[in-house]
Amino acid sequence: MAWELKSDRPIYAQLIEQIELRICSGVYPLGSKIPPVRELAQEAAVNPNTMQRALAKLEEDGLLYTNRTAGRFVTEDVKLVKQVRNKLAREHAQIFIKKMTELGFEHDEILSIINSIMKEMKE
Amino acid sequence: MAWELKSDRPIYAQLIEQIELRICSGVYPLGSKIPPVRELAQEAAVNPNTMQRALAKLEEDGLLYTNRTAGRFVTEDVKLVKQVRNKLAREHAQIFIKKMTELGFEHDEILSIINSIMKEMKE
DNA sequence: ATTATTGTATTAAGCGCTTAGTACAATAAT
DNA sequence: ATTATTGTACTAAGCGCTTAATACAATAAT
Repeated sequence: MAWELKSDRPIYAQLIEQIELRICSGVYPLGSKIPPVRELAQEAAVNPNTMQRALAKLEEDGLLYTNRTAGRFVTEDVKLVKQVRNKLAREHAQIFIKKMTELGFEHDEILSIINSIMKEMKE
Repeated sequence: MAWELKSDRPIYAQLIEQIELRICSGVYPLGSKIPPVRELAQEAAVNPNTMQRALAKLEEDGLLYTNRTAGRFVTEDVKLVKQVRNKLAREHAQIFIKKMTELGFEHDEILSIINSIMKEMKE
């Protein structure tokens, strides 16, 4: 999973989302040590300060914790991670439905568009 | 339909999206005159320069045109507007599916989440 | 004990976005 | 003919984000 950073939004915000995603999807397993700030920053081609800013936020949220100076680790709180994963899923879905509704699509139309795109993806 | 502007993304980009939406959903009917820049800017509580920037982009895309100095009008090209509406719908759907897939949800799970949220909304 | 690694903090600079203020040209309205 | 409206252009300033460069403290590794 590569780092995908666009310039239309603050980088630190995108980093937060992508690390969150790595935790929720198991790329960074629960309880595991993640690479040091400087290394993550280099991977993402970003300034260490910017990466640090993202990590600090995730620490606030309880998804990461620091063992100064052994490094930084993913939480072992399975419940928390599942909860975050579900929260993100619901948010994505709600925002999506809101946008489609604003465009004037009915619920059944929304479902049919989703279905049609999923079919395309399977080919 | 009120102007909804957050601070986590450039305002001009949000304005573009929202005016696009107003055109696609008929709030600004095809061929109709839209309010002058200064008025739109005041409505949205935004600097006229910023609103102008958004309008210029939409003009580039062909959704608006200017009759200096009679004002600014929505295109009369029905095909174009329908095309934009469909493009937006597909993009929203694709991005949504991508995000859900990254979170580890299968296609059938995605559908069931969408369905569940739609049910909630009907209550 | 010494060294390297780790997280953290600080300062200065540059860049894009936004605002405020002002001005001008074209033309619709009077 | 005069006035008001409209789109457009320009400059200066402020703010947040990002980078670069350094430095420090704590501790794991040697």
